[in-house]
Amino acid sequence: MAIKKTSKEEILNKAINLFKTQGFSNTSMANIADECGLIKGSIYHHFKNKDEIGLEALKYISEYFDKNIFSIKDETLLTKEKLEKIVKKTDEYFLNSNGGCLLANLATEVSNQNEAYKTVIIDYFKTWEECLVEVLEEKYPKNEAQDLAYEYICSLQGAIIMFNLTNNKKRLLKIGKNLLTKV
Amino acid sequence: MAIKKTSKEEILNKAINLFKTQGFSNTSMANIADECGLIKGSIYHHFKNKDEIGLEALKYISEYFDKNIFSIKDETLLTKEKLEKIVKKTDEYFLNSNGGCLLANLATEVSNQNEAYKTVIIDYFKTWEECLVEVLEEKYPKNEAQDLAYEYICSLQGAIIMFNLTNNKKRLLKIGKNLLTKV
Amino acid sequence: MAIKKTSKEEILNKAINLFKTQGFSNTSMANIADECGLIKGSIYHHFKNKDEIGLEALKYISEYFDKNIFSIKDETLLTKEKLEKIVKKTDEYFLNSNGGCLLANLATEVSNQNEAYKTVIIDYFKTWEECLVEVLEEKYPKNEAQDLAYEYICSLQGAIIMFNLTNNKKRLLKIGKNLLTKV
Amino acid sequence: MAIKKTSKEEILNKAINLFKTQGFSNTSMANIADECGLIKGSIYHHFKNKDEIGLEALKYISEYFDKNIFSIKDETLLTKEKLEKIVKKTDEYFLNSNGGCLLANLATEVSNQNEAYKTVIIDYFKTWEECLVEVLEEKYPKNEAQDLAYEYICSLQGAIIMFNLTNNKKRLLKIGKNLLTKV
DNA sequence: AATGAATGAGAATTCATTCAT
DNA sequence: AATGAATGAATTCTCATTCAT
Repeated sequence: MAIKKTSKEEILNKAINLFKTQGFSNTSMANIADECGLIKGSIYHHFKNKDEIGLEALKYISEYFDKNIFSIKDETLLTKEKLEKIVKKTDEYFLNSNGGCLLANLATEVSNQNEAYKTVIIDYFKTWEECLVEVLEEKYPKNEAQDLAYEYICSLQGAIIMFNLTNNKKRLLKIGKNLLTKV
Repeated sequence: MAIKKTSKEEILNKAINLFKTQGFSNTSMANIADECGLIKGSIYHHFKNKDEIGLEALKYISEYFDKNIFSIKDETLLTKEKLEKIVKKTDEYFLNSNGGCLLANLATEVSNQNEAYKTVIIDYFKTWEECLVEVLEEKYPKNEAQDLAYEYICSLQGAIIMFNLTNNKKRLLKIGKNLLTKV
Repeated sequence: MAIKKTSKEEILNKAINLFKTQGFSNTSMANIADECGLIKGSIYHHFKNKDEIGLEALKYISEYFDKNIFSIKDETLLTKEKLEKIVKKTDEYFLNSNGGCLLANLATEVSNQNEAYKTVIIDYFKTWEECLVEVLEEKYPKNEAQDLAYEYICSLQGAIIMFNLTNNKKRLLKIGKNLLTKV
Repeated sequence: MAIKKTSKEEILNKAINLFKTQGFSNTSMANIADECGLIKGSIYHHFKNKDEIGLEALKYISEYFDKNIFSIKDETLLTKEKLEKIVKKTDEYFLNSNGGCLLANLATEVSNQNEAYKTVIIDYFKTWEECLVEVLEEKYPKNEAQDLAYEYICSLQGAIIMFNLTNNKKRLLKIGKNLLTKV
C-alpha cells in the first residue's frame, strides 16, 4: 500500500472521459476512482473536491487547444495551409473525442451555477474565435473574418452534438471543409 | 388536503425550466416539487418517476416544434415567407428559452445512457431537418437543400450555446438571417 | 413503511442524551438515528442538518429552564421558599442529567466556532443569573445579589463536572445548600 | 527531506491549543499537522495515534500544574502568602489559556468513553484539591478545608466556562479573591 | 524525521421512491 | 390529489492510520 498508482493527469483524463460520456453531475467520485483503480477517498489526495476536478478538466482541455491547435496561427505557413492544419487537428480531436466537447457540454450542464467554470468556457471560445479571426484576416476584412469564425465554431459545435447522436463522420467533417472553401 | 394545486403540464414546464438551467441530473425531484409548491412525494401522482418527467419534457418540446414551427412548411406561403416564418418562430423560442435547447442539452448529458431519450432527440432533429429540406427543395436540389438545412440547425445549436454564455442576441439572430439570404 | 415512528421532540431528547454522554462532535447522525429506531437519512426529514439539531437541543433545554425553573422567581412565595424551590428543581435536573449540562458542554466544545450556539448559551446563563439576582435582591443590595448568583452558577457548573467524574451526589448538593444559607 | 522541523513538545502545545478551542473530537490529525507545518502522516513519527496525543496533552498540563502550582504548598511561606501565590499562578494560567481548562473540557467531552483520560483527569482534580487542603488546614479543620478547596475549584471551573463565553477578566479573578478572604 | 500516496471506514447529506393517511 | 414520514442506496467528503521512499 501507499505505492504511487496514479498521477493527477491520469485521474484528470479518466475524469474527462467520464464527464463527456456520462455528464458531469452524473459522474460520481466513485466512478472516477473506479476508473483509476483507486478507492473514493484517494481522489481527494489529488483534488480538493469534485468541482476542482471539473475546473481542472476544463483548463486541461483548454490548454490542449492553446498548445496544439490555436498556436498554429503563428506558424509560418500560407493562410490556406494554416487553416487546413487547424481544421484537421480540430476534426481529429472531436472525431476521437467520445462524448463531444466537454467545454460545450458543461456550458449547458452547469455553467449557470458555477462562475469559475463559465469563465474558463467563455475564454476558451473567445480564444478559439480570435485564433481563426487572425488567420482569416489575412484574406478578409475584420468583421467578415469574425462572422466566418463565429459561424464555423457554432456549426462545428452543433455538428458535434449531431455526431454524438448519429455517429456520421462525414457530416462532422463537412463543417471544416466548408470553412476551407472560403480561403 | 387533496386540493388540486397543479396540472401535469405545469409541473412539466417548471421541470423543463430547471432541466435547462441546472441540467437534468443536477435537478432533483425536490427541486421540481419546490418550484411547483408541492412536496417531493406529490410529483409521483403525476409522473411515474424522474425518467418519465425527462421523457415527457422532451416529447412536450418536440410536439411544440411540430405544431408551431415544423407545420409552417405546409402553409400556403411563398418559399421565402415560409422560411422567414420558421426562422422567426425558432428565434423567438430560443431567445426566450433560458438555458438553451433541452433536446440538445440532454443529447450531451444523458442520451448515451437512455435509449428512449436518444430516440426522441434524434427524431426531433430529423423532423426539423426534413421540415427545412422540404421548404428549401422548392429552390434547391435535394442534396443542397439537405446541406443547407443541416448547416443551419448545427450553427443554430452552436449559437444557442454561445448565447447562453454571452447573452448576445444579435449573434444568435445572425444564424437565421444567414439562412434567409439563401432563398 | 412510511408510518410515523417519531416526533421531532423525541429525536431531540435522544440527541440531547447522546450529546451529553458522548460529546456533540463525537455523536453521529447514525448514532441519533439508531437511538430513534430510524435510519440516518430519515433524521433529515425533521432537521435540516446536525447543526440544527444542536441548536434546537440548546434551545429546548434553555426553554425547559425558563418554564420550569427560572419562572419560579415570579411565584408568590417567601424569598427563602423561592430559592429553595429553584435550588431543588435545579439539583433534581442535574442529578438526573447523565453527562452534565449540555449548555456548558457545548460552550467548551464548539461555541468558539458556532456563533448561533454561543448566543443561546450566553443568553441561558444570563437569564439564569437574572433569575437568581431578582430573588436575592429581596434580601441583598444589587451588586451583592449579583455576586452571589454568579458564584452559585459557577460553582454549580464546576460541581456538575466533578459529579460526572466522581458520581458523588452529596458534593453536588452542597452547592445549593451553600446558597440557601445566605437567605 | 528528513529535516527536523518540530519537537514532540511543540506538537503537543499546538494540539493542546486546538483541543481547547475546537474540542478534541473536532480536531483532526490534519488540523494538528497544519498547525505544525507538517503533513498528517508525519505526526505519527512522534505519537502512536490521536488518543496518545490526547493523553499526553492531559499529562503535560497536569505536570505543569504539579511543578508550577501545586508544589507551592511546600514552599516556606506564610499560609496567606502560599495561597496568594497559588491563586495568582492559577489565574495567570487560565487568563492566558485560550479555550479554558482542557482537563475539564475532556472530562465532559470524552472521559465517559476513555478510561485512561478519566484517570488522569480525576487525579488532576484530586491533586489540586489536596494541595489546597494542605494549605488551608494550617487555618481550618480538615473538613472545612476540604469544603473550601472543593468550592474554590468548582467555582473556578465554572468561572472559566463563563470567561470563555464573556471574556470578562474581572469576574474570573473574583473567584480567587474570594478564596483569599478566607485566610 | 519527513513526505506523498494510498487505504478503509465512516462521516454528513441527498436522492428517488413508497405508502398510509 | 396531496401530504408527511419513512426508506435504502448513493453521494460527497473526512478521518485516522499505514508505509515505501
